[in-house]
Amino acid sequence: MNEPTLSTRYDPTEVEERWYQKWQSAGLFQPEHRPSERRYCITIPPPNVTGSLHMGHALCYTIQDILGRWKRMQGFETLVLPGTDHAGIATQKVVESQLREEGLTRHDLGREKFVERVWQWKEESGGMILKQFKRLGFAFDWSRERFTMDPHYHDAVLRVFIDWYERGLIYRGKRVINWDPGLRTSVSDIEVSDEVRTGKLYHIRYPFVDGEGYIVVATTRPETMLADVAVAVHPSDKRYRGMAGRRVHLPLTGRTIPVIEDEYPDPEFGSGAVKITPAHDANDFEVGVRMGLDFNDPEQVPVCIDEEARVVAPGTPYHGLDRFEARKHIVTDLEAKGLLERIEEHEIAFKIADRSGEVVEPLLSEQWFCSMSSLAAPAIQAVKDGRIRFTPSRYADVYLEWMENIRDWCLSRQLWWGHRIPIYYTEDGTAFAAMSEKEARENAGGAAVTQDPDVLDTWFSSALWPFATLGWPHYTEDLQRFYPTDVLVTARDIIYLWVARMIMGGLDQMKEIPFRDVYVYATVLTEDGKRMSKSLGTGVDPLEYINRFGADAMRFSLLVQTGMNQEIRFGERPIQEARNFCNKIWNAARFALMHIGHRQVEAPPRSALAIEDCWILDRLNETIEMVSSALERYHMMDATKRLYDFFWSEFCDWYIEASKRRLDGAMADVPRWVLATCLDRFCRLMHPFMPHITEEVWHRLPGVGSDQFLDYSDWPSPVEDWVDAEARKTFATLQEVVRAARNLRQEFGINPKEMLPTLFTQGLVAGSEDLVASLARFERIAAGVPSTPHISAVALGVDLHLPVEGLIDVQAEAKRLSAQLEKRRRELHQLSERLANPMFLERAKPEVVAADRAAAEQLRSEVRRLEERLEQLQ
RNA sequence: GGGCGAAUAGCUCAGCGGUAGAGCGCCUCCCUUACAAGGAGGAUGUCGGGGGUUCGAUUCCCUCUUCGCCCACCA
Repeated sequence: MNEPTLSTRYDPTEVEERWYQKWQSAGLFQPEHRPSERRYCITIPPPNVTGSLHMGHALCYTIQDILGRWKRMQGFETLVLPGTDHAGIATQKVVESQLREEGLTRHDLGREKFVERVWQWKEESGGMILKQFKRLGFAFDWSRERFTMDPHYHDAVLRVFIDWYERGLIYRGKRVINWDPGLRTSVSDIEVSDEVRTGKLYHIRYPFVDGEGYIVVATTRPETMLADVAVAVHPSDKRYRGMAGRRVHLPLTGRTIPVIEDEYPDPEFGSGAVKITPAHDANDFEVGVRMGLDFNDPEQVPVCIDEEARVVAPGTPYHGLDRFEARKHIVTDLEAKGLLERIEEHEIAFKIADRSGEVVEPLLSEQWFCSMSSLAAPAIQAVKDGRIRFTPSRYADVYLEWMENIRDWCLSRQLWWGHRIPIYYTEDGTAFAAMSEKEARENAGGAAVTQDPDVLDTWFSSALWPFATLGWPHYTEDLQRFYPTDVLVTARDIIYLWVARMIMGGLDQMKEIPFRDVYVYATVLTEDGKRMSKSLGTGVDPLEYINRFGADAMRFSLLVQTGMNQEIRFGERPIQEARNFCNKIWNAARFALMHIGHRQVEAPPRSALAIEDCWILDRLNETIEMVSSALERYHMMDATKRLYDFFWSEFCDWYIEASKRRLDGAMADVPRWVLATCLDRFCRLMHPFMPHITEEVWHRLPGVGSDQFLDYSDWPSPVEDWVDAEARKTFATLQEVVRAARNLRQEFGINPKEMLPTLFTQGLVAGSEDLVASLARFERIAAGVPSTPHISAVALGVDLHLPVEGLIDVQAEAKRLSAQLEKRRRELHQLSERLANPMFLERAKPEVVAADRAAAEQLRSEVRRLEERLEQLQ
């Protein structure tokens, strides 16, 4: 019938691209755009240069974009500095797998060529994620983009290393570390995860040398027995009293080893006797230290597993076998010799390397370590005394707990991609720390030097991010202006890995905290609560959603789920909802703009405002307050929900509908001004969250120049004049009255579009008749009770009577009224009971009692009217 | 073994001392010239179980159950 209308749907793609280009070419993202003494800075967590956008990123960086835009609107000179992390292991893996396809390994290329190749990869394909960031609309200062291996950044890393080395914090030592046999590198304690799987616990007999019998030890890794040096028992364990000092045969080898006493074994567990393998277990290492072993002597501390996780046992059939393969043979052989007492099922916490998924092999290895306790002390203090605040605050405890029990950090990685450790050795092994080989040679008196082959843990350079990105070690203008930064927004899984280390690094080198706030946001899970992961096939691509629904919708849907909760379950529904919201904004704006036209309207005097004008301004004012305060507290959910409710429920459903009756009349300028004002303030408040659509709408308002931008418009402040508790109360009643009227119509099966002649009311506030008539679709409101047949309702003290033609179905009407009556009687009963309780009257707050009394009074009156009405029906 | 978090409408989640809220879904009506990705009206909950504190508990305390996460050297 009707002509198909032109699309009333909002098309985000075109709008979003257009505005992003404009913002960039106008230089809005650079702090220089508007200098100020008040400054705000975020150095964003650098994503891995190999990374591509996932939901966690989308959320994390959207939050930062919001904070940056919000602060800009508040007049701060704002820098949000982007960059990427060289991500040692991840990046090396990418290039190695490329080489593998060419049938090469990195060793075929050699170190120098390989590193060159990685750089080449980085220049060509790295940092894709930053391009994806632009699609989300992030207002980051791309002119200051940093990379953790930029030349000056590299200098910063070396400076810190050398400083700590010279202060004796960094040392080289032989320890049992976590070895990742897949990547063939060490990894730190916090880069491995426990995974409990059912495994086997093998009980093995170690026969005594000097007589009958044997001692039983239990192990989950029988292959390590080849490097056992002792069997330990607890001194208090009566079963083994007097056995210390005796020797046992180490099965499958020709060696004998002593039984020793040590505090380490738990008498409750297994047999109470533990085999000690100092080279392949961190605990056993400690026992070995207590035994006074020389870890450089392979006779004293044998090694039986190499860096590729193969067994090293020359002269045995196990030599060269993979660790798991060797295990099978060893078990078989033990069994054949009658030395295997039993095997039992056992829950074992396997240590899995996060990066490769391989089972970590504890290995005795010489590595660089950083002693942490002296670095940790000031970092603990900074959180304890509140100079750094965590949000949610409970994460401060998580941080402190870890920091107070911090262990030394294994810094070295056996990789080629990364910051190579700036230690050089002369032929005799003397070590020199130096910024370059040249400097090292000079320090060594001209002797030839070779550099340590290892690189630093990637997190070492990440720890310097907040100041190294700003120019340190040079005291640049940026560094002076923007350090300390304001907030770190991060996921909780890198509190130890990164947050703690930045705090330590910043306090140590800058003598100042790196940021004031740490905001920890929720983990984004799949709809059914699973971890989002590419390898599990549960990951979803935010870009796909952005293309379908728009960046603004993508952003909003994440934020509206971001409270102080720990996790977000992300499905398609919320983003559809956000897309619908964009559409609603678009259409409401179209309506408003159609009526506002191109003319700017002066603010009308307060006396010219109608009840709905006062009401919506009051709501707007509250929205300004709530959104501002939610942002202060990082409560994204509160802010976005309030904006959603204000716009959709209050502005569209009520104000726009209420405004319609006046928009054609003589007083049209009043609602025009209110519409424009609401739209303007809404665009500003919503802009940080949905930057594109708000900019698009705002620019259509009269008086907004094409060279103006929301980012540099003012963040709205509450307007005292708009606060109107009276209007709030009155309008709430009117809303109830309108609902009751609409309900009456619907109950009686009247078409919603049909205009009815008269609605009779009693107790309606004077002056609101036109409003109620218009919203409930009546031509007029009359006071009193109609003499003709009618149906009735009560709403907050207002009686409504709807005349109906023909006979009333008395029974149906009585039933309807009775239901209303019943509901109110029930409520009244509860209230009366409470008000009859002297303890309540005595102890409850007076305003609560007063409110209850008023409510009871109203209910009593409504009950009376409904009873009367029912009687009349009979 | 310690610690933290969660349990509220069919689903996803807010609220957190004064008689339960939203969105989606559901039922009824409506293409009323901003919007059907929409409008109007409606139904829906022993707020995980059990104790306690309180005039009053979904909200505070204790305890139990079930999930999730983190930390820890139990072979």
